[in-house]
Amino acid sequence: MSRKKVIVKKKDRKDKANQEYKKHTKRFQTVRGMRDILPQDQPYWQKIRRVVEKVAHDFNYQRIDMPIVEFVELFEKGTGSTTDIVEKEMFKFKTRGGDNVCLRPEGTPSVVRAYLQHGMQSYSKPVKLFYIGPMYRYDRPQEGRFREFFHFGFEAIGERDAILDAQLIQLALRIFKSIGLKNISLQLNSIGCRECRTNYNNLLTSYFNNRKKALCMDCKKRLKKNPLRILDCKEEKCTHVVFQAPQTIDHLCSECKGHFTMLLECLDEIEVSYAINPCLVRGLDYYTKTVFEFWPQEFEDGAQSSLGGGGRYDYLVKTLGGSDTPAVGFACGIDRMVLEMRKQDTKAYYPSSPKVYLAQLGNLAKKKSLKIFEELERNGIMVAESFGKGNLGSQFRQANQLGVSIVLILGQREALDETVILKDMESGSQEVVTFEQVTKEVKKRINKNAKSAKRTVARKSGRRNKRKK
RNA sequence: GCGGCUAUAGUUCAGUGGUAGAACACUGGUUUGUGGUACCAGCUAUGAGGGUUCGAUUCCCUCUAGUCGCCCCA
Repeated sequence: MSRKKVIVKKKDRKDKANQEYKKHTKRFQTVRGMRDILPQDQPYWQKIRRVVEKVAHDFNYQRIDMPIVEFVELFEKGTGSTTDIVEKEMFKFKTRGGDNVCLRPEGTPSVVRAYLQHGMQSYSKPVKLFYIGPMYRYDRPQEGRFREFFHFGFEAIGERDAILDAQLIQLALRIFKSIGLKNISLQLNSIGCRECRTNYNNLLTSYFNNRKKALCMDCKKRLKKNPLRILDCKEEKCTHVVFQAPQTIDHLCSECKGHFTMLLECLDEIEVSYAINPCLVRGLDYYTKTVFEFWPQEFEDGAQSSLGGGGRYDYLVKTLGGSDTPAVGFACGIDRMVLEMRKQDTKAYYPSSPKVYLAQLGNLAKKKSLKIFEELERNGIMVAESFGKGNLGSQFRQANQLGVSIVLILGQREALDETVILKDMESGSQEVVTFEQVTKEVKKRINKNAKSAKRTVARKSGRRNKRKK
């Protein structure tokens, strides 16, 4: 009875203390739409980063990192002041000095800014640059859409030839392939240059004006602001009207037509399949001629979530204060690619894990183990440990979980003798070696184990099957 | 920016207008120098704020966050 009372009292006191604690401590969490990329997610991210860097290198693109904060004006002029991104999705703020700045919503204008600011006009053309980094848009989060998300992007500045468009697509597909993503469909269209666009716009406006009643509310607004955007409206009633609307590719000037034809021929040459999508117009103002997107196949009908996209932007450099310089580029959403990798069960990148565990017991041994660790690490041997732990049992348990093949035991006796016990986890046999011999002996065993592991793969799987039975 | 759904332990889920459960994970222990299994013990939760009620984790409202659809995009 009395013991029970004491326990209850203790618990009560604890609960009270907990409540007090909670009252006075706020538990922080991430800002809306922002997230942590946890250790268990990293293999996917790492895989993408590695592939991007490798492919960039192979295609002679050089890395550039731009600041996350830029002047608002850069995107107003570059991305376009009527785009949704600039109009309502930017993280804008004023610095103490009074500058109007924002967190970048995309990379292309920054790259062009850097190109101009650092006199890359004088480099031999085309200037090939790539970047990887976070972008920010104040949008409502949902699957595959975050307020902080990551892009990698490639830009080739200073070349008009359509073969560059083709090469860039080839590069992008190479990345998808190396990552292991399958069934990526290439959606392709040409929206022409300024001249064909003006003509086409007039044509389109009159077409839709005659069918105004059949359009949704948003599209009625778009009709005045940017009739091109009606083409990729997903409202059912609009799609009926769009179905018979004049298409951009039928109204290109001869130069743009030639450019598009050349692109298609190049793609045929490298046996890339594509879907010409007359409704693909893209939401950024700077695009000209070629536009394209990469869709995971299951989204083809709805196209809610493209993995990446890009196109030609022949006027952007001039718009941002440079000389008349054609360019082409694309960007992909890393977050969405990771999502797609998960869906497709694609292999991620797992770095090698330690094969050796260093267990210690007693004060002197604990201190000495730092030295042994350093010695092994310097010789390229990865060592797992838990120096904070006191007993051997839990250290062995951990060694097991990690699946190491060798455990080194350093106790009081060994520390005094300057020796270490080397235990083979599979056979359970152990022997004593001196400090000087440790590296050599460990190396020998790791190599041996690696070899025998290769040899016994077949046998092991056989054993596993037997166990199941 | 608009609409629907959701919020319980580190994770996955139970449950109730009257004391919140499990599994996995984690920590420790089962002769203070040795293993995966087993057993024992411990740790940890009703998102925040109001209202109804004798009493709310449960019912209602607001906020916050997540999720899905629209929109937009990558």
